[in-house]
Amino acid sequence: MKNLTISDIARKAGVSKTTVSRVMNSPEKVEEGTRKKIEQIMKEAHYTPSATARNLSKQISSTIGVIVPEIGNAFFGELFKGIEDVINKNDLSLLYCSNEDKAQKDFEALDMMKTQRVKGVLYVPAVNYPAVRMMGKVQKKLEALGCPVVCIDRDISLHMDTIHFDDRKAVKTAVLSLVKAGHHKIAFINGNEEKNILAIERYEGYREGLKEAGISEDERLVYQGEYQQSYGYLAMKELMEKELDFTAVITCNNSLGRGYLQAVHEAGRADAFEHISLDKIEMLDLLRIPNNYMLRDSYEMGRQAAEMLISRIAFPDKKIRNILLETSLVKETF
Amino acid sequence: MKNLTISDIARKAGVSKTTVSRVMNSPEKVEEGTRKKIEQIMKEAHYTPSATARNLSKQISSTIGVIVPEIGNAFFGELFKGIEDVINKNDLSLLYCSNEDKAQKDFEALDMMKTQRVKGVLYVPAVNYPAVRMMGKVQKKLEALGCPVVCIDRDISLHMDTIHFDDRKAVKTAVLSLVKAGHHKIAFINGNEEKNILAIERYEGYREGLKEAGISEDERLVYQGEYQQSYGYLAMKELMEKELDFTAVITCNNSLGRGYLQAVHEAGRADAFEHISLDKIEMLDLLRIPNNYMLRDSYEMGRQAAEMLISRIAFPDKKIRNILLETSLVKETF
DNA sequence: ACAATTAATGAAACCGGTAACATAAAAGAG
DNA sequence: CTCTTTTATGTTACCGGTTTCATTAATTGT
Repeated sequence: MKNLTISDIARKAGVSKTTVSRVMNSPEKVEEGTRKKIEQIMKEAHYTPSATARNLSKQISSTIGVIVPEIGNAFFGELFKGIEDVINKNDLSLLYCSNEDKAQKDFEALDMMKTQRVKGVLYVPAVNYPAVRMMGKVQKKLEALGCPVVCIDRDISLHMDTIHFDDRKAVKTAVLSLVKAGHHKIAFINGNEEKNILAIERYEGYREGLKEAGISEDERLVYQGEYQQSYGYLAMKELMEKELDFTAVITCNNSLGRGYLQAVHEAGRADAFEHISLDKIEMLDLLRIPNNYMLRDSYEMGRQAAEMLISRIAFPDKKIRNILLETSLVKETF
Repeated sequence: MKNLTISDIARKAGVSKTTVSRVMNSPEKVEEGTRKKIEQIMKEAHYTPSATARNLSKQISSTIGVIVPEIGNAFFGELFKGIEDVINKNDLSLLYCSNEDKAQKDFEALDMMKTQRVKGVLYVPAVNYPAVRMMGKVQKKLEALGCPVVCIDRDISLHMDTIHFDDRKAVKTAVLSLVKAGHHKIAFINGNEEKNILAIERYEGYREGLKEAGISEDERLVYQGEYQQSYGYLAMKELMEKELDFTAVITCNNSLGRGYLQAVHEAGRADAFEHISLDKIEMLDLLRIPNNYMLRDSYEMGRQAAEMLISRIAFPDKKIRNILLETSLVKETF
């Protein structure tokens, strides 16, 4: 069925389209009889005004853009849910785009958001920018975007609204907790610090923790590569093969944590090491597998990010905010 | 930075906006010198045409709407990924809306899609329609939508493009596989058949399987409630408490499967039953926990659904298609 | 060399809404 | 009973693009 226009409704009702428009936007300015009649006709015809036309006319937009690495990862799934809840509450629509953690895709996503003239963007940058080198391009794209942007989870060192976790502190907490439990040889599986500012923060946290505990770093226990399950698996496998006498492992996100689990279960050494992961790993609690993790509540992060964006849209000149969320150590034993 | 318009570019270039428009849409109709100059200016100014204006003018849209119950569930996460890949390949945008498996949300989502004048909708209906009663309303909304819709995973008995798995056969296969392995008392945890056509199909599959195996149904072994982990947990717990002498369990989706696992692990009876789940349950393979499931490849379903939609948009009068995807039994032992 | 084509560009209308301004009728003031 | 104000509605221009049609200049044919 073809979509009716405001003119169609106006014709049916024998009024001008201005009157119809008023019924939708300021009904109190329309005489009750006329209004009821028009409303009736709109309902019967299943009329819905075109957001496209309205947006063009009002020079506004009713959609918020979201750029995330991938929705499959539970961490981002929860983040997205937090965003969605706020967006829905504010009668906005969600334009979704993933960047697959690739700079190229990231650029395309930003272009798309610009083309679509979204009201604002919630942006989790691709992690694997060859650091500083590409920042200029990102910065230009963000400026050209012409709408507020909130940067989520990953710091790209630009002066803008941001929200992320205190990962340095999280890793430090993890280290100290392990030390307190008697571990002195703690392996560390992380993302690649050359590509990724978050990885640098986390590594800093690891070193700070060791330092505070008076333990000297053993380079052989530090693995930094891709933030992927496959890398976590390989790293842990290699660590075990080398028979270094470590007794605990920290993995820096849930993917690496899964890789760790894959490796130790394959080797039949599931109970050989103490393990703390950043992010909860799904299913373990159900299976009553003991696990410790630094809880990073990404639903909450999504919620706060979306609210920050909406507030920024309402008050464009408000002072820039940088929210740092705390993490907490969760120990699950059964 | 404010967004420039086509008129701004035209002014800078000293041409009419028609010419600028032509540079974007049919560059061969513009003299090379002029074209290069305009392109240069567009680039320098970071000009991107407004999709809003273009869509209104061309009476088309470049976005596809997606309505799914929730993105958090891995099954839909994969489905969504399949959709996304096809959408991106076709230079379309994705408008996302979840219905949380609630009829009310579902209606709102459809309204939103209509307001946004999307090009087409990929639609996973909320399961919990009080069956036939609300179908009329859904049907009307779909008709009023004014764009092609592909119905995914859940049959709402309307004459339209659909794609779903052969769940009846899947459950039957599961039953027969268990019987072959020597099980005669097979518990069955399903969604609520009063609310859900899929649940009916699955129950049918269960009964057909039993019948073919010459086993009479034991009503005490059949649990039908919500498609949620919590229900799976409760059902399995009750089954164990009643000490009915069943030896195998079929759960009808991954949530129910997780609930089953929760219950048996809590009771310390993880190895007491044979279990086949519809859908793969994440993590089990990594942890080398034996598990059998009917693989329903939702990524592939998403991909095919999106392609079907795009094809429908291209050829509106093409014959309606109803794709039935096969499932396969996967046995993972370690 | 002049009519007929073709190529390059512009003017104006349109898409479906909104909004500023105009107008006419009804209501209130004196 | 006239004059001002208010109320209800319509006219018209505009948002930023696209598209049809017109116009002018350049090219071709003979």
